[in-house]
Amino acid sequence: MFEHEKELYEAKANILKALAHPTRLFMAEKLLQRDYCVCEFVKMIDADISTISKHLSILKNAGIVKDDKRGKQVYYHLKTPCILQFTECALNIIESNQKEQSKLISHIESDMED
Amino acid sequence: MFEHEKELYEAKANILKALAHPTRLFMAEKLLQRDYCVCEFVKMIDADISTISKHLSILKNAGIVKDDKRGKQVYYHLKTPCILQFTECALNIIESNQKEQSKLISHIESDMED
DNA sequence: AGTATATTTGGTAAAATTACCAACCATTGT
DNA sequence: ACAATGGTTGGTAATTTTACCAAATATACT
Repeated sequence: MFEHEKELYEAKANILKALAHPTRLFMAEKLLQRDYCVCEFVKMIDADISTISKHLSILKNAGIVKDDKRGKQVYYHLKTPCILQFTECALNIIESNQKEQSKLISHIESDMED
Repeated sequence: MFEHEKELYEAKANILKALAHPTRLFMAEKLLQRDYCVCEFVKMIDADISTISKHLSILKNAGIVKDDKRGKQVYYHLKTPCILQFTECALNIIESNQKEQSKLISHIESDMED
């Protein structure tokens, strides 16, 4: 792995890392619909305002969202909706994992019968 | 955010988390081409075998790859190539971030002139 | 100016991630 | 049976992430 290659993988991994948190993923997906301000997210998510604000700044630093001050409020906007296209494939993986899980459990159960 | 919703976001975030590391991303992308064994990755990546093995097991636990023992070697196979489709969008984000960066720098430079 | 509302920032403790080494297990070849 | 090769697992230290509280900032309203 060459140096410039490594840097690119780091950059790509950083974008994934920014999205790889339930709260941040939730907010990013919400932003597919429309812009939201911090105070709206506060109503939806059970966490401290400061926590939510920091999560948003992580998304912002990754270049996924941008902020936009409107009066007292700060609205967040999804710059690149395409980054959430992974969802469909992720659901396939989750489903497949659940099937594997239940297969495993039934194997264990049949082993118990002996 | 409801409980079952929360679980789904956690599951999706876990898949992203598994991919959100330069080494794991590199390996996953390599596996788009063909199956690779651990010893092949060891030659490509500057890290301990045990580190590489653990990274692969993280991808495996997330359900992204599966392993397949062939003689002394363990080959890894990409189960769901679609999960790497985010790359194209990620490159757009990276490019856009770089542009913002250079814009910022030129602003700072012109401020220095005053 | 002073208050209320909206948000960010700094500090800090707890938890998770990462990487390496050493030890272990599995398979092949002698 | 023994050595060699390929890989995983356990332990541990360093780093990063996360969440909260408290304090600071910014805007609108009185």
